Amino acid sequence: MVTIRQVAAHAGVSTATVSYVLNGLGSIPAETRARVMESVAALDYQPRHAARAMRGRSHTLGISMASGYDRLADPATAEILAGMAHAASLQGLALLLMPMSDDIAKSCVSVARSGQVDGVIVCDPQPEDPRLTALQHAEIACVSIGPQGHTWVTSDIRLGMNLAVAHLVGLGHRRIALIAPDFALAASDWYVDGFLAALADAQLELLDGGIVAGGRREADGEAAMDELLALPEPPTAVIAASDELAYGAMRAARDAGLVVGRDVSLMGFDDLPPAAYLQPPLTTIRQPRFAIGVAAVQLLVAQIGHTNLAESTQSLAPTLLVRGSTGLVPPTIIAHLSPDK
Amino acid sequence: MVTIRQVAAHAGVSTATVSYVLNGLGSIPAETRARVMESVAALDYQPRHAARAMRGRSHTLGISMASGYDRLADPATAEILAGMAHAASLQGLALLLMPMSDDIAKSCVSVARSGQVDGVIVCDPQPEDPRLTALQHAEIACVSIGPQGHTWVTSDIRLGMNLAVAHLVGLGHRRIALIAPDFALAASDWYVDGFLAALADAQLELLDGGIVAGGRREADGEAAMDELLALPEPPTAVIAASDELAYGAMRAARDAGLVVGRDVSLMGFDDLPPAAYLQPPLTTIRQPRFAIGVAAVQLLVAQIGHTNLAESTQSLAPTLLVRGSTGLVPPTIIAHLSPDK
DNA sequence: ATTATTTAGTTAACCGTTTAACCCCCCCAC
DNA sequence: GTGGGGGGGTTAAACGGTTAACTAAATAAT
Repeated sequence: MVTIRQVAAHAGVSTATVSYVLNGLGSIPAETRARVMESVAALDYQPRHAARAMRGRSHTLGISMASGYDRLADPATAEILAGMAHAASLQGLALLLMPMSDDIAKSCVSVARSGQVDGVIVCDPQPEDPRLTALQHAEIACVSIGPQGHTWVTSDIRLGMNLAVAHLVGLGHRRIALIAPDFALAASDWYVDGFLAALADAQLELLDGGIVAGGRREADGEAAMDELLALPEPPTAVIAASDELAYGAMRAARDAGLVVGRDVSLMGFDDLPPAAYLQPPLTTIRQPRFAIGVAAVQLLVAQIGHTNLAESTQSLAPTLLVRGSTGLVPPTIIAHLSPDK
Repeated sequence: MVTIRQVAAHAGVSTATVSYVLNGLGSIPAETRARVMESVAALDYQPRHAARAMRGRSHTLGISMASGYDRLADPATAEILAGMAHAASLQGLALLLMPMSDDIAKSCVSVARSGQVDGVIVCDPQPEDPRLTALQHAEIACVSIGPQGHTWVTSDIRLGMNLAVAHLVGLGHRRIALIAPDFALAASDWYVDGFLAALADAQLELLDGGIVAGGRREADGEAAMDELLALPEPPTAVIAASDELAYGAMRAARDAGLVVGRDVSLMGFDDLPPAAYLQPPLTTIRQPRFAIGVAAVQLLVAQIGHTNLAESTQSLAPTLLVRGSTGLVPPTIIAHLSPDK
């Protein structure tokens, strides 16, 4: 184990000088600097991270997953993680997957207070998430992925809804329904609000029964679609608040003998891996997951430097992905509608 | 910032005693132990990780991703990661996503030599992966996810192939073809070897042109399937060496007017998220990804304790997932075959 | 009764960096 | 010629734990 002392001896200077050279501080003439660097290279010196972290910061960011490892295994989370890894690498920071215990909030704070990480990114924050309150109380820098706490980054759901509705309207649809997300979700209101606002933008009225309680799982989407199709005047287009709901909705439509994309249009929301492989491929709103990860790291870094605990939030724009599950409004339905009004 | 000295003063003992209590070492009577623990709780003391890591180990495992963040965003990798996180949590270890730079091998070694991690898990190791040679040369504990280096864990491809062939044979298929994987893959031989061995087990002969060069992407699978269907006597069942190849193969079959699962059986290999959502849902071999992550951590931990650098490898069993893309061998083809022989 | 062992602690020397404080020497200005 | 101001370093005190070595008292063995 080569220490800074050995490097200093080798270069014929003091340890302080070596330290200054390595950290680019102090006033060291080029000649001395070169000599030190030579010794560093010659001895293959590698500063001990722990010793370094004893003063100053650990240059490590913590990532707290909500309980359960399924979150980590989730492709959507993985993409966010990739964004975080990318941004962290650029800043020379490492990412620590925080161990999860029974009491996540407590373990989260203790890892941070132990100085192992300089700040924490809270994934999947729940409303009133105990991790956030605990972290804020302990004055630990943190940002959440989702609209909770004082600093967060999330995707602009309202904009996404607008994109979705606008796409369908552009195809001639006027009877558009929404399969709502799990209401336990932090941003669940945004889906509904965004949908209503988008309808208003397009000067469309909300259908009777045009917003049906969804949920989280595929089966919920199936049930919701059944409900919509049983309406006296069913919608010609349906937006599911998540891809998973859309999977179920698509099955329901098919089981009802409808061809999705022709008889009825269906949109998802998220763009998970299966979306492109459904029959027909699912038109959906892609969440800017990689960018969310990048932004989270940047926000956290900004917060760590300054004790500036000013609120700071960011909503990133999702994008529309047109695939096969949406199409022009069926003429037959238009014909059926016209005399009806 | 509460230090161990303050705790010692509060409890009326020396810092050494506090340290012993916290680490469960030395001979401390229950009464003293209790008094110390009380002080720890009263002052809400949290040992500094960096100070602790200066002696002893960092209790952190590094995860090295191959260049590019797409690997991290890959659902398969995420599942392995979840397994690692699970196992690490159980042992009270943290997981560090190692920052990736231009020279991954170098940065990998330097993070380990800096003592930030006690060992490294190398993901997606390439043949002659520079990270592995560098780590081994620096005598850093490491295990790879895939058959490279001296300690690794991977899924038992041969067994998987056996499962696949046995399943098809059980359905009456005798003309089975393989779409081979990318030959740059570390385990690519295993697919072919396993396939041939399984055929032999079932006392089947390899078809003429029954192994066709595949690749990695969907398009490769499509081309391969086209090739197989153009054979004078096409196979009744096809095994693709990856789900992604199977996606393409399925499309090719459909484009040729065949109903997959009835006219021709198709199997994938991996069980990625889209598999269950294909039309028909893809019968495939599920890789034991979570278990691979768990095993990798265990192997690494074992290696860190002892300087025992003995080789140690583990092949975990994949499982068969029967869905809709495989079915009984078509009677018409049987009829066509019988007079043929 | 004396010695050996165990129990229950304490003391202080590390671990490897960083950094505030200081020093020396040379140059320049007044 | 003397004081002031930098450039180019050095010294040594942190940082907050761990742990080897030691001590003192109590208990056990001879």
